[in-house]
Amino acid sequence: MATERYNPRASEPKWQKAWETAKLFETKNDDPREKYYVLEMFPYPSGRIHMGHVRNYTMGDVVARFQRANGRNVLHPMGWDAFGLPAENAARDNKVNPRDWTYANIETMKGQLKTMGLSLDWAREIATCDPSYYKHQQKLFLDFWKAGLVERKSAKVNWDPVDMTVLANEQVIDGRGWRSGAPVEQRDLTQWFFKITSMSQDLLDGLETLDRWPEKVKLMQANWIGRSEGLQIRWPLDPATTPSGEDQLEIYTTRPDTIFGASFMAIAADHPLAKKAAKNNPELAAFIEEVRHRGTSAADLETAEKKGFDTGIRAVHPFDPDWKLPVYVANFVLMEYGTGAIFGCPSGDQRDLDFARKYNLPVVPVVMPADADAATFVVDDEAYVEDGVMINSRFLDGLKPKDAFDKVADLLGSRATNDQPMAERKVQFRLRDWLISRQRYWGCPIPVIHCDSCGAVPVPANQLPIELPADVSFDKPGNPLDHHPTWKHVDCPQCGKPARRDTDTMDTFVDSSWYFARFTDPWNGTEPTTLPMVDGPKGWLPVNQYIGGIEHAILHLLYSRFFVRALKATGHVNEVKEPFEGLFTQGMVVHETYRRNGGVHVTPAEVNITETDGVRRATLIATGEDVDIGPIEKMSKSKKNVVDPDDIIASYGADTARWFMLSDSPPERDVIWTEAGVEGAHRFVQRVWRLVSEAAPSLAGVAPAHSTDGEAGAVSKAAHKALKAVGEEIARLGFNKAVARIYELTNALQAPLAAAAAGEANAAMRGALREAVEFLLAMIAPMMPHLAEECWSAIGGEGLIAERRWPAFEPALVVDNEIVLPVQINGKKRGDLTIARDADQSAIERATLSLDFVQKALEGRPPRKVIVVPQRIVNVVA
RNA sequence: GCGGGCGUGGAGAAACUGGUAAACUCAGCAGACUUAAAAUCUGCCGCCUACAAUGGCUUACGGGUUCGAUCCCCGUCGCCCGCACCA
Repeated sequence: MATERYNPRASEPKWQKAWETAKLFETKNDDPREKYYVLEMFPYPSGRIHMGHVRNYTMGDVVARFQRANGRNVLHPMGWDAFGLPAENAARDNKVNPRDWTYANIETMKGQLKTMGLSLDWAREIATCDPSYYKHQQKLFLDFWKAGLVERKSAKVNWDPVDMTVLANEQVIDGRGWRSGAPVEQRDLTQWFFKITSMSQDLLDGLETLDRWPEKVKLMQANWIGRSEGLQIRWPLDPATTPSGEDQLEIYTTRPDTIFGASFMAIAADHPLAKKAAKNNPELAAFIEEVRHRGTSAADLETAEKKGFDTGIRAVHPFDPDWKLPVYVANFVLMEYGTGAIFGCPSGDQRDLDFARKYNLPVVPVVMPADADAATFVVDDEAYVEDGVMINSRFLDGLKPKDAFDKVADLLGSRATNDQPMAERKVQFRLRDWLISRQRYWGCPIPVIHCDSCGAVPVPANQLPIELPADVSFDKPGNPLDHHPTWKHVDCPQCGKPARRDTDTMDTFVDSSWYFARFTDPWNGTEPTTLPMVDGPKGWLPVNQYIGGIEHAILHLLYSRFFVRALKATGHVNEVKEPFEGLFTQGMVVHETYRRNGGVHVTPAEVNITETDGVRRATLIATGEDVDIGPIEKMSKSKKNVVDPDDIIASYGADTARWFMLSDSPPERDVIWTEAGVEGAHRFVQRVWRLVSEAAPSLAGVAPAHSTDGEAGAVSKAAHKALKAVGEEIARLGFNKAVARIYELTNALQAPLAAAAAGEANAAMRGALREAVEFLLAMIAPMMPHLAEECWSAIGGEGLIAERRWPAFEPALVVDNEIVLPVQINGKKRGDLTIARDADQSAIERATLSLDFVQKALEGRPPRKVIVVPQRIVNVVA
């Protein structure tokens, strides 16, 4: 019997409409069922969705539909990370308004997402560029400010000369701006900061509670926060050599144990002492100037020679008033870390050693391997940084470095200089405060007014939101808000005198640091009056499962963790400790690249691939010329190796694209997009439809039932085992393994379903097949929802399969009564033993020893040992 | 330099807590159906012993622990990622 091919173009919109009409995915906050919040990182509205979005949102949708089928009240929203520089660039290049450009893109992309058949609650849709969104963000800024979590300060900051704005530390990758790729410059500017460093320890500690986060991400965050324990030591300065007003130098070290190996002090070029010393020393002043103007790119730092300049100042060793050490200004000491000053111990640090050799400073070994001889141990051109035992260190000799650390800390800690202890234990962090000011237009305005008399004044809450002006010009480089003729001129809210608005906007990462909290209220476009931070036992937060790219391992994921803490400190949330309980970082979508003779990239759509005798060849469809097949790389416009999701959905349907994204590659790894793979996925779509629709008449009206023996029993066992395995795999996001189990079940059902379609199935078989098909459809429903509905309808299923519960497997059917145990002789498999599942050890042993091949191998001798691992294996040691 | 990960057939991969290596998919080969092709169905598909075996070998390479190692330990090689003058 011939069946019509499944037509996704007709079927998919039909079911999308059916779900929408039934309001299936609109979530209610007062639903009594257990909540489950699944979220994918929201997109930037760049214009069109790409395959990375398809992969990300497919995974999230499988989780959402699966949890819904398991009886949870699922929240699965979508929004738009809608502020950002591309809108300004489009405005400049195409003379469009950034707002119009952004909202047009949102419309297009929303339409594209809808063709994917995602189970999203569009009633909660948000765009961060909407005043109804950023109004709350401005209020949060003011609340954070009041709570001491915001600071306006002058600092050395990263300036991106192409995007014409400052950037946060996290947004500088290898010395370049994360968006523009331009080498960043250091500038001293007064800017707004979120005091993320005030949470350093808590952000570090919190990582330990995130047991459903990838270890890799937690490790990256821990390294970024960069905690170290050390000692801050005040070294007296020799008055005869020191400018007046200075009498001590405070340094930070993690190795106070090596204090007797010290041979010099080094301070940063920006250190106050350096500046003072330079006043009467033109050569030093010139050196400081040179250091300040050095390159700051990664390559510059890599090759920069370690250089110093002796200030002439001498420091006095804390344990020996007669021991004087030179104080250098050094180009490798950073003012931003610790105290901007160090002592150098050449024998214990490679960089200090190189410096000492260059300036002929003493090198005294103070730690040696425990088994070395103190009399002969020397440090030549390689510093000794391992653990060991103290030498040449007076009263520390013989101690372990760790104990020497404590002894120095205790001794100096109890000794006073200038009424202060000479040393204090200090924990240092590498993390810097989050610079959020951006000299750009298309962002959330910072709600502050600068007044000559009152300083920086918060905009009163009842004047929020401070909206962006619509009439801006992008003709001039720089900040359009600053160039606007009238917008910034306002009166001071405090004294009423003429004042100026802050013309900077907030980093767009601020927008995305709390959007997950904004979804918790179904607002349907109606403005809620309060911040919708639903929290506590009935609340939505934290997100149960968050899915997105690894590129946000530090940036967005660290900022969001800070934000939840700040929201708590300001009373916006009460109980939630972390924003994302479970995090999954999915891999990229990659594709072969193609280049014409001459190196110009061409798109996959323009080439034709043939394979003869195992050799793949690519030709340009238009001209027939040969094209070079290049490496597999992340889909990108520049490499032209992109495949448009619209084209795929138009020709194969959304289910095929979804199934391909879930098959084969583990979700955390990159997936290689291939035409053959997509066709394979589509073949499976057609195969399921063919099998189910052809057997449908013989299964109509049949009550699902399982059998325990015979061919029907085999069908039931296959179905129940698959149901169990697929449920477990989806729950742990093992989509590729779930797909493999579904293929296995389909293969097992192939012949029985064909027989049933031919009218050759008895009642028991029809019952088993009916149940098996219902299971199969339940399993594919989260992954290929449209196909599942079409098949469900074909077998006369009631209602929508999207509303049905995940079926329960029968425990008795997923275990076999008779099992086949592999039998090894001396660790090599030599045969099988078929035996009852519950057979005890001695029964298995007896049965094994009576096997022909075992007796032959033993040649009449008793075995040395028989190892029986229940339900796994038997090993006979001959 | 520091920190982390990975390495399994022609390709993507699977293998639970140390227990049958290669499930499942793609590509390929053969057959059935067909006048033919497509589609579909069935079978084969790590390497070697010219063929074949419940022969031997095989999870980057070399060693170790174990009755048994893709998995644990030591060493070597290769690839990838993050951080990087952090005191």
